Amino acid sequence: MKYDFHNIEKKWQDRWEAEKTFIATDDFSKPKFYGLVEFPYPSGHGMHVGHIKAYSGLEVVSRKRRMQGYNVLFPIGFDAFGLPAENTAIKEGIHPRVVTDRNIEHFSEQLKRAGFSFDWSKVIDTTSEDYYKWTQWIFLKMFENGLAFRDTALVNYCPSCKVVLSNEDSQGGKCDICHSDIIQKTKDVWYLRITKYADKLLEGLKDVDYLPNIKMQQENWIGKSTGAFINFSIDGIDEKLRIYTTRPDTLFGVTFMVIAPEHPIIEKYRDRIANIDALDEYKLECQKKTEFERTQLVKDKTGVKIEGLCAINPANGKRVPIFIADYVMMGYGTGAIMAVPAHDQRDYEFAKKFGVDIIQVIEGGDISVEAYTGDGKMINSEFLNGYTNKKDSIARMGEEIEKMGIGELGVQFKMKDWAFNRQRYWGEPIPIVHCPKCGMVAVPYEELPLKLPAVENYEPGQGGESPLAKIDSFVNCECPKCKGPAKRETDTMPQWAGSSWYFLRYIDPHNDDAIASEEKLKYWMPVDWYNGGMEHVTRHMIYSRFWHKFLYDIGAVPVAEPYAKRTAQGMVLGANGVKMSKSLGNVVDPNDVIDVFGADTLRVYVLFMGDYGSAAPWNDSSVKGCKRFLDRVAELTNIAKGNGVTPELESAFHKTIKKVSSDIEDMKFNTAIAALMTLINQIFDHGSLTVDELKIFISLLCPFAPHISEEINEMLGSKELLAISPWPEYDEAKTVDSTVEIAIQLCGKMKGTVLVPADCDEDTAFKTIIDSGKLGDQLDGKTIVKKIYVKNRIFNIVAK
RNA sequence: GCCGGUGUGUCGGAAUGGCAGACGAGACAGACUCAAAAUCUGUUGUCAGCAAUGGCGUGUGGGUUCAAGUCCCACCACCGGCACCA
Repeated sequence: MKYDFHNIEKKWQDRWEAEKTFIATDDFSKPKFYGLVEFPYPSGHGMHVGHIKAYSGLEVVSRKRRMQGYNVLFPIGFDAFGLPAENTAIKEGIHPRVVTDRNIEHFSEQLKRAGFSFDWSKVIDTTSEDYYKWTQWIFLKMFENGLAFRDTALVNYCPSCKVVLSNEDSQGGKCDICHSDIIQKTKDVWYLRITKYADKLLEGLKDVDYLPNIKMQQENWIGKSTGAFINFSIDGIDEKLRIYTTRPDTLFGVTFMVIAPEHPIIEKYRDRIANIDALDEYKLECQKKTEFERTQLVKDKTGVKIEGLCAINPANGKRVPIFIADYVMMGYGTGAIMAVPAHDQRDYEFAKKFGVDIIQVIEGGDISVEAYTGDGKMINSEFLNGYTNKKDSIARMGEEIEKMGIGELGVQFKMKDWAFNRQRYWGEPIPIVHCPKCGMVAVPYEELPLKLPAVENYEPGQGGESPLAKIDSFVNCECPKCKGPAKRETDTMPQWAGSSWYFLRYIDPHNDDAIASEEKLKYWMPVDWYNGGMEHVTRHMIYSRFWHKFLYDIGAVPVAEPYAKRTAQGMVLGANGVKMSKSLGNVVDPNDVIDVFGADTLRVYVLFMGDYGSAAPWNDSSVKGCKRFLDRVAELTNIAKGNGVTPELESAFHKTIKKVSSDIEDMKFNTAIAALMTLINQIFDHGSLTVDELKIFISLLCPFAPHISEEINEMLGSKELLAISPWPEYDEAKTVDSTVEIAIQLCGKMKGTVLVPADCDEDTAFKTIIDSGKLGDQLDGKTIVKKIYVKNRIFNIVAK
């Protein structure tokens, strides 16, 4: 057969489309498989080979499932709201809608050229009105349930993009979109109360099958810690200073307090504070520091003692000074701490610098040198003295502080509420009306979708307001409640909104009455296997689990966790071993590869290049190697004759079926392909194979290289598509050879190999080894001390 | 600092505690060719040797075991996440 991949690939792509081969059906009696890949943002640059790798993993699994008789949902869509389309619109003066449609079309063409078995009847676009209608619907449900709220707070603001960013979008103090430095700004913004779900998000991880590092990152991000809240009285006034600590049992070691520079108590008692000028000056200094200076220059502790306010340790009535210092953050805990310098290194450094007392309450270490953070016997702590176990002493202190009414045990999370808005045009309008009489009023459900109005200028306002604010016809409206004049919210939702529930819409994308029908949700949910990039583990993954859990709580979806299993692919690096980027000129365009080598070669290569979960550099020569393999597959048609089995190859075939089947499940695509390469080498060494065997070979190859496999299948006279033909079965008994080569060792040293019957007993194996003469005279004059025989593997003789 | 992960030929990478380097690439040699490409055949961890063969080899140092890339302890390097998180 001549391997004319251009014609072959076009031919089968057309046929799959015509026959609706990959469309998930409503046959709920069949077992289902829902495979999900992260839908792309349709950028103007088109796809790069990283997308191909990202989708090829579950593409192979989905294709195998179909052959195994599953009803498979393997959908694709476009996460199309976002700044790049809007920036193109600003630059070129084209409506973002037009830009987006153009990009989606380009992406779709590329995806189809790669031969992916997506269900194109269920494609979704987060920017279409019948999609974002439901994004808005979910937002209103959250608003109704008190999970969407407005608050004036210190927010992360990107001066370059002119938008407020969530914590997740400003990791490391850099804007996630343009990488410029984030500044802190006080602003009235929308939040989603994700912290209410912190515990559920953490607990839910116990019930899902995510890769360990994915779970770890989520746990880390949620950042649960257990401890206690304790209220310290302030001497002379009726005020409590509430602190959070993970070691309430060190309360007797408290020698001072520290509050964040922004702590409200300073403003409240300005008049009582003798050195308010010094505090104000310090506060100003802190504001000037960049995030980096404040968090990275850990060495040098700074702060100012508050003159005029003094706290009282509720455990022993001792008066302790209060400092302001920027090593305490307003955003975590209560913005105030009790300092125990003997057992906390930061407090220790601060105490040393400011000459505060250090009282040891846990035995151990040398506190003249550094804080002791290990375990030990409690001392100087009245009722806690003698406790040696931190768990017990904390529990006892918990009881005591509750008895005294000065606090309680509690938990804290690092995760913060989700700043949920962008002051930009190309996003879902937030369906809220501000009425001077009624306050914030939800747009009635029947008025959804609240559509984006046409605007002429997409530039955001200088004061950080959305371009929508300039459209009077949009802004001015009637209050749904009192019918009086009111104004619409002009912020739009952040980019993560649409992707927080898209997996639900794939199930029933054209439903006008609900997110999806109950019956279909019951059948298809949860997603059986979700694969994507590690970069989405703490943003999209957390957000979408949160939305899903909320929808579950209001009875809109039938399962608590959206994704039963989550894996991640590694990046495709440039040929020079660094991340592909336009500026470095090392980006590989999948179209170029398909033009020269074909889609099948590209698909095989991205999976063969290395461990699926690890990053690996692109290598043009290795791509050629995969093409060579497929050329040899085409050659098989020339040496296939007759039916039945070839005795010499039978076991090799059964072994390969077994290996490819299990390797696909373990995402070990590289070794699955290597097994097929090994088999083809064996076939050519033998010189021929039967038509039945060729059919098995192309069935195993089909998920990886479907076009050439279909073509050969047709040549073999099959009328049915290979894509829905049965997956080959193997016979375990036939995966073992009748004779095996075992290694001979003398005292653990390799001395050669010998052929023995499979599973033969020790005496037979020993006799075969002696008769083989492989040990020569090496046993002469020695006594055999021990014989270790591992069936079908090794015979180790220990002799002296 | 804390939490994960990874260290194997020239390169990408294989190895349920049991023959290290599968498979692919590259390189070298040969065949075909006027020639090149493509294709096919062979060699390819390293050191010594004409050879048979032997020594050494999975980041470093120890340990367990008949047997360690794999298990245990200590360390080094790199990658990723979190980070004055109380």
